[in-house]
Amino acid sequence: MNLRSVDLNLLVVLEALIEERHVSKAAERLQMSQPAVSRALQRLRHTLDDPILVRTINGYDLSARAVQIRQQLKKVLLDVEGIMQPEVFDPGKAEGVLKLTGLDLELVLLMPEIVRMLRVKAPSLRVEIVPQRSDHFALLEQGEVHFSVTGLEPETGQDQYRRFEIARTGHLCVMDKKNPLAEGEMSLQQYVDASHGLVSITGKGPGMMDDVLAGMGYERNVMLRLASFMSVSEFCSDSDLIFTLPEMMAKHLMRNPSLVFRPLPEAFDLPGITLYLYWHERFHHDPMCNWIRAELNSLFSRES
Amino acid sequence: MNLRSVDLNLLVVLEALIEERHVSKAAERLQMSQPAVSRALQRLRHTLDDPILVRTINGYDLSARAVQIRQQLKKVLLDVEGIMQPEVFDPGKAEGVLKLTGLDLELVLLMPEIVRMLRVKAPSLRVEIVPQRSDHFALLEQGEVHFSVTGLEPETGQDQYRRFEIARTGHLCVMDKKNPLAEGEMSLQQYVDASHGLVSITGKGPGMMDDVLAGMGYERNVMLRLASFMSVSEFCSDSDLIFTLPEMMAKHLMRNPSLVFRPLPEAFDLPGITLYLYWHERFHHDPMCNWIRAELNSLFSRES
DNA sequence: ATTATTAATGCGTCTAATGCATATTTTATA
DNA sequence: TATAAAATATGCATTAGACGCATTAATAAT
Repeated sequence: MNLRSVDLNLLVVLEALIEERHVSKAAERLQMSQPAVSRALQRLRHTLDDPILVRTINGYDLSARAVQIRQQLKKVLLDVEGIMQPEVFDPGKAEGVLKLTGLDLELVLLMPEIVRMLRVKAPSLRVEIVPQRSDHFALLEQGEVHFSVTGLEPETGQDQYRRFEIARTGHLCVMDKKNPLAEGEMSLQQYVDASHGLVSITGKGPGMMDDVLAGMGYERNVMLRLASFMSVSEFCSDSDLIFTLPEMMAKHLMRNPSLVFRPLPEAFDLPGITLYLYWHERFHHDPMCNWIRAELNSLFSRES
Repeated sequence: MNLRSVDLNLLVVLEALIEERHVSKAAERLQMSQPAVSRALQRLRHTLDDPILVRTINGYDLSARAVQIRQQLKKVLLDVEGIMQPEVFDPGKAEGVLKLTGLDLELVLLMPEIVRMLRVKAPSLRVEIVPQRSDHFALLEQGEVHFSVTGLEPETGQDQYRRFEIARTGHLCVMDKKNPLAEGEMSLQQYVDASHGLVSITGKGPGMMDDVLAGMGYERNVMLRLASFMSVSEFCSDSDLIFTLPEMMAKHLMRNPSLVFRPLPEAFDLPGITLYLYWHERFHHDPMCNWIRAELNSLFSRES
């Protein structure tokens, strides 16, 4: 059967007619004119090949078909409403899974606060951290995660990703407290001459710092490349390596008492790093994601 | 929510779009032009406040809402088809109840054959004889029975009842075999002078025979009025009463060997009685009733 | 028989869905 | 990177058909 050849809008009129058993009352209920409903009834009769309403001594009554259809029809219309009306997200009851991805340290920095909030406001919501794969945005693209937290930009400037700013941070130098540069102001030359550690998430090419230095006519020695922020602490302690890190992340290493944090040489005019919460168009209208975004927004807007 | 403010026909397009994830393919599937589907998608997006299809690297993919809607939508459309398509009546499997009413003898005459047929062709169909109440057609009117078998006409010549002819019958006289009129030809005068029994279903007024006689200038003595054909046999045996009965019914009394059947005086030109199967508009399109009517038609058409 | 209630029709209006042609965007291939 | 191909969106004109108003027809009630 081809549903395209019938007018499904008639179902609404049909329901009213069956419930009211009365053309005029049905019209009123539907906020239509009586002739309009009368015509709709004719169309229904033709479509269903059944009179639906039959004359009796007490006015119209249901045909056998109408009696048979009645319950089914009411249920169908409720189902349709269910389809049309977006489910409202009730954080108190929601039992879904929120999937996030992001770089280790970024997540370490942000997740505790997020989880703490969720435990209170949406206690039945589970949170899942999805390991970052090679392609940062593929997970969003494929709908594997709802959100991604990163400071990176998508490869092409496509607008299929939406985002908002979660945090902004400058840069600091991290070094062992026994490092000679741990005291006093650090000059640009001292910085360039030092042994550097570099965290490169992507793993390829020189870091942003090297680009900036090159632009200023300098070059530094990168003695160690790490793929993650997580092990900076271990490699930095008891060594002469200097790591130049986003401020937010550097501060997270503070628990290691053998490290110190120093501002960059003033000669630098480094652009700050901005962390974004990314999501895909796919979830842009999702009630849960909408709620999450609103919450994260108010959660982090105080901090910026 | 007011379903009148949305176009339910879009649901069909929505289903195709969700299944195909492809505007052009959906258009083909729906036998619509691609632009038409594209426009429908826009309308859907607006109505549902959701993109439904979102761009990915591999073309369109489903939004979260679309994923959530999908199963529900398919089910709803199946349900709608179920509503639009009249169920086909499969006599072999049908498990309904067929409700009949009629005058006792008429049913006694006709039911055995009907039931025999139903046992074979629709073995799971139950048959229920509903007792005749005062108003013959009220049961039809109220949908309490599917069919009524009667020779009576509805009160007003309304066309809200449908019918077809099941049997036609003349009249016979029934009397005890010891009755002097049991042999030889009966004259009109002999008929008029005899003691008559009358079966009056309605219970009021003189019978049709009396009207006919009056028209011929005669009057007969009705010594006994019965409300049903069923007891004629008992009252007629060993009495001098003559009953003038429809041929079909008279013959049913043949099992009583003490009765005899004589033709009416030739002077009569009595109109035959026609038995009809009546039904109400209410069930005119009902699959079961349609099937029953067709069967009864072929069952009794050989006999007329 | 008359009136009142309810349903159906004639008719004009106008919304909005559709198809065609075309533009725009996106993807694949050289 | 440029070009071609595919897919989707848009401008435009057409038109079907749903709607309301006014009226008639049918039905019930008095």
